[in-house]
Amino acid sequence: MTDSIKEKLIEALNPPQREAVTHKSGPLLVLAGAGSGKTRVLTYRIAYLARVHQVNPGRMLALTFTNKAAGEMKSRLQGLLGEDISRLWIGTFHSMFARILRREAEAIGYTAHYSIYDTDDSQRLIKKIIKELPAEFGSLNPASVQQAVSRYKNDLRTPEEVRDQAAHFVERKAARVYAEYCRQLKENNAMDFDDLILKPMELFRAEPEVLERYRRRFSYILIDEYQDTNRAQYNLVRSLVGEERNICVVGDDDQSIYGWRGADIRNILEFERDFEGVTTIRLEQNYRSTGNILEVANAVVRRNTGRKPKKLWTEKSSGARAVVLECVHELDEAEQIVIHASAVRTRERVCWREMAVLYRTNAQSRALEDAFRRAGIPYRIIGGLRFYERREIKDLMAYLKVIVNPRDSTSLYRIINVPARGIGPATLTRLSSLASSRGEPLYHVLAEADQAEGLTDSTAGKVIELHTWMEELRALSRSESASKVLTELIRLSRYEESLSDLETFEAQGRMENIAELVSAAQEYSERYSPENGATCLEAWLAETSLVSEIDFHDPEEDCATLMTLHNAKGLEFPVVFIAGVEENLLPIARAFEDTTGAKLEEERRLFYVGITRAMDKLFLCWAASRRRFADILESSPSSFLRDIPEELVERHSGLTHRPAAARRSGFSFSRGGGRRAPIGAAPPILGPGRPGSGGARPTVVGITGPIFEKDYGADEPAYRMGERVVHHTFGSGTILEVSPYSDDFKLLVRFDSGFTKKLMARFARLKRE
DNA sequence: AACCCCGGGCTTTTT
DNA sequence: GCCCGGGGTT
Repeated sequence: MTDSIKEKLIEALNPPQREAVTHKSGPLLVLAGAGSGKTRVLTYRIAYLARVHQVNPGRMLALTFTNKAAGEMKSRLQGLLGEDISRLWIGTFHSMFARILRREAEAIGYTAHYSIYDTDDSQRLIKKIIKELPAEFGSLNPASVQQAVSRYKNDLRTPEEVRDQAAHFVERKAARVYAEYCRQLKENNAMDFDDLILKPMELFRAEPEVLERYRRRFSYILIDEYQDTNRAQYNLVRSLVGEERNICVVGDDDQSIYGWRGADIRNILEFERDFEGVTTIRLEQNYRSTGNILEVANAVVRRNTGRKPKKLWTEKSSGARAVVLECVHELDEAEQIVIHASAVRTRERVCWREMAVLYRTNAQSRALEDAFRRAGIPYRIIGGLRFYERREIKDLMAYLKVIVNPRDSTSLYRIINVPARGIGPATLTRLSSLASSRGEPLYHVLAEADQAEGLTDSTAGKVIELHTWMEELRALSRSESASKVLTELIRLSRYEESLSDLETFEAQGRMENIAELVSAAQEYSERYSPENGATCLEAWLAETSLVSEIDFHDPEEDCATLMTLHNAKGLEFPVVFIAGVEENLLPIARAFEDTTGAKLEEERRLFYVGITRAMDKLFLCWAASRRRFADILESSPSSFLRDIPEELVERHSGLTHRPAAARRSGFSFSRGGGRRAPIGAAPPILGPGRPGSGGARPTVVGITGPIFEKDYGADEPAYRMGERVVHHTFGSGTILEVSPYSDDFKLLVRFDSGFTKKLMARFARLKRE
C-alpha cells in the first residue's frame, strides 16, 4: 500500500527533486532556480512525509510569502492528501503567526481582538504622534518615519537602541517617534505587519513553556521563497526548530527582490553555516521557458557577484528570439505592446489570459491601461491602489475594527466624522482630553460626551448617538454574520446616502466598491466556521487585513494581466512583455545612490525574475522619452539590455520613423489615417529576425488605425459630445466627453452654472434640452 | 463645521 | 498630473 503511494509520488520527479522529496530528517536547503518545480517539490515533500514517513499533518508548518502561494500549495495537496490538509499549518508568515497570537495575546498584554494595522494605518498614527510632539518634530515626514520604524523592527532594534546609536539628530527624533508609536500601538490593542513577527518572539521569550509547546508541535518546518525572509523572520523560525532540526527551506538567491523590505540575502547564503550538516540540493532544470529565454535570463543574472553559482538549463527547444521593442515614448510603447499582443494572439492562438505586461513602477500602468482599453482588449491590473486600500473600504473597515476592538482609537479617529456628522476637530480635542484624564480609550468616553468640557448639548448628543448605534452593532456582531453587521453599519452610518447625494462618476465607483465589499463579506460569512471562539466578524477582519490583490487573481478569466515585476514573482505566462526597460527605471534611478552596488544587483534580479516568467515569447520594451509628473524626460535603454548577446534578440525600432514631435501634435501619428487593415495583418514579428538593430518597422504605422479608431457600433452611446442636456439638480449643460466604462458610459458635462461634473450615464438621468 | 482654493510633494517595489 | 493638507471663507 505504502509502496504504491511512494511510487506514485516519486515517479514524476527528476533525481534532485526526488532527493529533496524523500529526504527524511535534518536541515535541508533546496536551491531552486526559476521554473524548476519548486512548488511541486514542496507539496510532494509534505505528502511524502505524511504518507510514507507517517508524520502527522498537524505537526508540519509550511510558511509562504503570499496567500496565493499558500492557496496553490493547499489545492495541490488536496489531491494528494484529501481531508488531512485541514490539519496542516500552511499559510503566510504573517497569517500563521497572527493566528498564534490570537490564541496567546493575553500573555503579552493584548487581547485576542487586537487590530492589525496596514502601512496606511501605521502612517496615520505616526502622523498623529508627530503632531502631538513639540514643533521641531514637524520636520519629520510621516512616510519616511514609518519606513524607518519598519526597518528598525525588522532589524530587531528597540527604540532605546536606535536613540543611543543615533548618528544624526533626525534619527534621534525618529527614535522618539518610534518609542511613542510602540506605546500607542499597544494602547490601541493593535499590531502592525512587523509586530506579527516581532510579538511572537516577545511571547516566546517571555513564556518559554509556550515556545516549548509550539516547538514540540511543529516537528517539521518548511519555508518557501526563503530568500525573501528578513532577520526577524529567520530568528523566529530558528527558535521554533526543534532538536531534530527538521527544517527545509526552498529558495533562489537570484530571485531575492525584497531587500528593501529587510529581506536578508545572507539568510540563504549563510544557511549552510547556521545549520551544520545541512543537505544542499540544487534544482537547475527549468521546465518553463524556451532555451532562448533561459539564455537571456542567464546572461543578465550572470553579471551579479555574490551569488551561488548555478546555470539553468532546459530540454525545450530554443524557440523564438526575444523581441526588443524600441519605442518613441510611453504612449507609443503601450501601443506597440497592444499591437504585438494582438498579433501574437491571432498568429499563435494564444488567449489574453496567457499574456502579461510587467513593469517596475505602478505609475507605468496608466498608459498601458489606456491603450488596452482603447483597443478593446480585456485586461486586469494587479496592485496599484488595491481594493482594501480604497478610502471607502478603509472607512468601513475602520468602523468594523472599532466594533471588534473598542480600544482602537486610530480607527475611531478615522471615522468619527465620516460621513460628516458635526463632530469636528474642536469636539475631538475635548473628547480626547476627557479620555486621557480618565485614562480610558476614546471610545469609552463617547457615551459620556455630555460630561466633556465645553461641548454644546447638541454636539454631545451627536456623539452619544454615534456611540449608541455602534454599541448596537457590537451586540449584533456577537450573534450575527459579518455581512449582516456590515449591511447594518452601512444603513446606520448613512455612508451610502452621503455618496449617493453626489451623483458623480467618482461616487458611483465608490458605491460599486462598497457593494463589492458587501458581497465579499457575504461570501466569507457563508464559508465561516467558528474557530477558537472568534466571531464571524473578527475572523473576517483578521483575514482581510492580510490579503493582497494577487490573491484574487482568477486564472480562468480571459484577461491580459498588468502588474509590477514584484507582483509577478511565482507566476508564469506564455507571453510576457516587460515595459520600460530603461536606465533609471529598470534599474530604478535610486539604485545608483547605493555605492556598494547591492541595490543595482537587486534591480538586475528583478529583471531576471521578469524574464523568467516567460514560457514562449518575451518582449523587452523601452521608450526614448517618458512623461514623468508634468514634464517629459529623455530616456535611454537599460544597461541590462547590453548584457544580452545580440544573437538572442531581434529588434523592432520605431525610432527612425517616429519624430519625437509626434507627441506634441496630440496623441498618435496613426490616428488621422483611415487605412483599415485587419489586426492579423501585423508584420511578421515571430519569424526569423534581423540581427542587429536599425531595421525600420514595416507598416506598423498602418495597422494602428483600426485599433485606435474603435467604433462603438452596437453599444453606440445614447449621448454625444457637444450635445445639450438637462440634469434635475445641476440644470442645463453641454457634454464635453463620452467614454465607455464597464457596461456604461462616463460623461463629462459642463453645466451652464459653471460646474463641470463627471457622471455615469445610467445614473445621471439626463434629458435632452 | 463645511467648503473651496492653492501649494507642495510625489513614484520604487509590499506582507 | 493628482492627491492631500493647510488656510482662508461662508
